[in-house]
Amino acid sequence: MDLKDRDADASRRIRTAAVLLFARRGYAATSVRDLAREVGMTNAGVYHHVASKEALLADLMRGAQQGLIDATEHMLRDVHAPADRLALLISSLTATHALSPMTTRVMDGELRSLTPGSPARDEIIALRDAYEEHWRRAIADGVADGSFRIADQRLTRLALMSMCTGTSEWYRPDGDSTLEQVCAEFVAIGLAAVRSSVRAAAAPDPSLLPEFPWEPPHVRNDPSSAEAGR
Amino acid sequence: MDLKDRDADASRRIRTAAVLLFARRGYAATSVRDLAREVGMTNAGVYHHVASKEALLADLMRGAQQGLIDATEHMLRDVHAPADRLALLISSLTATHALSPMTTRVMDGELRSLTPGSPARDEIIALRDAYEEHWRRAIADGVADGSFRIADQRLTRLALMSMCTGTSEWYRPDGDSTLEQVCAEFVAIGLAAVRSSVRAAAAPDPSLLPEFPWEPPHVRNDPSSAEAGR
DNA sequence: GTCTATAGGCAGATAGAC
DNA sequence: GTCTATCTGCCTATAGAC
Repeated sequence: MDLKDRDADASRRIRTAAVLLFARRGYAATSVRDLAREVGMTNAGVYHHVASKEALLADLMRGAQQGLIDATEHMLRDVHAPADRLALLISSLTATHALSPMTTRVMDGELRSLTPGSPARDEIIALRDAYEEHWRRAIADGVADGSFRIADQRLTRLALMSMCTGTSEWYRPDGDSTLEQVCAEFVAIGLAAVRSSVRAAAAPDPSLLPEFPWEPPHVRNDPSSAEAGR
Repeated sequence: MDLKDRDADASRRIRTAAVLLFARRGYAATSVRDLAREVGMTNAGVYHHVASKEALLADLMRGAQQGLIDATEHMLRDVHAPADRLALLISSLTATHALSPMTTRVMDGELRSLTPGSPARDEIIALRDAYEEHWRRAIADGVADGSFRIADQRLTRLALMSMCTGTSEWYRPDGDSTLEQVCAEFVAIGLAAVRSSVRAAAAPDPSLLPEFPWEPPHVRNDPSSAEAGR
């Protein structure tokens, strides 16, 4: 291994430690010194490989989003029927979250840690939106050609995407379910969701729900939440 | 307003500010000074009302979990058919996340910020498990009496719970969908999920999924994740 | 009940030796 | 490429005045 390879290896080991610690403790609760200890360096040594802690986070998130987009577009290339495309979106998002839980937890949950208005943050939001557009189109196409019957396309998309991304919180490769079982089950739920006609079902009486005396009022155009209104 | 009321009011305003900031920035990224500024005090003033920053978080999380349990058990009292009980669990969890998004985000996402092994953390985990047991039983009962046809009860439960909890990330009271529409749609998806027989659906070829060079290997019995294996 | 002041520690980041 | 040493600043929490 020559010098360049050793450098690349150190950089990769730093990123591995970073994604693990960021996913477990959160970005804000992880110090550069924690990171350095994990890879056997001092904190100054880490700064030879990364410009800043925030740039490291942005790199990881950009790479994760871009990797997901690339893999998705590659898999969708020769699949045309909306139901097949939706099934593929469900199984690939689920499997990515099952197989790369640390990376996807950081990707899904640390957007708030990037400085508002920074170019890196805006770029990552654009990538996320580009990915979601694949879901939007698959569902809209299925409705347009009559293969899906859906009351609200946006709600259906948000429900199914949450189902898939939640996988990173509980899936274990040595657990009770194989990846194949999870994907099959989630695809079945997704396809059932887009074929089902709306059933009568009332929302619960709000007065029966818990009320928390500290819950703040809703704020319009919440600037802290990039998830708003997608 | 007498002195006791003023004290109670200050305590409530601190909790409101705390849940807002903890939900937006995360617990670790929120300082006691941020909190104090939000309620018009100095940081020392806050410590008259809370024992510590972590005790404040534990109080909020315990109250959120307990409120959810209480409301759920109250609503379930006179509902017996498994499909009706599942529909109620779906719509109440969804509505709680829609109406109390800040509290539920903290409840769902800040368990990792409580000191491992602390009594407060163990207590909150026990509350969460007690809540999940209602889902487990509703699904098991439906399978037992033949009203549900499900390939894997655990997967179905995890999928539907993720769908419901995800609501806190995107729902806005002045947005495109009313609370009633969201609950109706999600109940429809949930009931479709438990009545559908398994369809053939293959998981994607893992070699086609993105691979992240920094993604750490899976660790058995990950002690940092209380979500494991539930 | 809220303040000022401060203790004691850890944060992100940099300088310069080797 | 990694180190030691350090700068500067913010952190949680407490002491004690009013």
